[in-house]
Amino acid sequence: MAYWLFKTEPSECSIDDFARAPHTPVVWEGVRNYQARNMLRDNVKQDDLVFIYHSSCKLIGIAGIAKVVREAYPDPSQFDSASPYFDAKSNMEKPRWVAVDLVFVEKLPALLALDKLKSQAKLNELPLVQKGNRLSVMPVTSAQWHLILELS
DNA sequence: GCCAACGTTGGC
DNA sequence: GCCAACGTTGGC
Repeated sequence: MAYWLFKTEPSECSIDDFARAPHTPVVWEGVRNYQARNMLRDNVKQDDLVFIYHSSCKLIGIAGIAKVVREAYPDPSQFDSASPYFDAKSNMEKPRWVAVDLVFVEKLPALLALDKLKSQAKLNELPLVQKGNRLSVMPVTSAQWHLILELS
């Protein structure tokens, strides 16, 4: 089993949206970066655990945990011309983008702020805190995962 | 395959 | 809203 960190803008999909319907899978769609897509497609597996990270908002940081309940399948939003994630260059025969489904696991007692993550020398290798990193899906090592849980 | 121009991300 | 750092596009 592996650990991940997925970024989301809470105005789009926040940990509270997960918590409100704790048994309903959330379709994690709209990933439009090839490196992130490759990880979603090839490495994100059933039952993997995921930190839900809030970005581009007032309180930036890790907000909670979700679990993978469905592995990669064609992202429906790429075929929906009404969606902001629509991709005219994709097609049903050869879908370009994938989605996974997640369910709520828990909300952290308090949001673990980006500042605090950056202040931890042991998290230097976490892509999130590295300069210029823009991955919206990134791997978290077991050691990093457990350290972050302790911090929370 | 290079690279300039443009678009996006995301913290501040 | 700014802008640094990347990623993508498309002409050559």
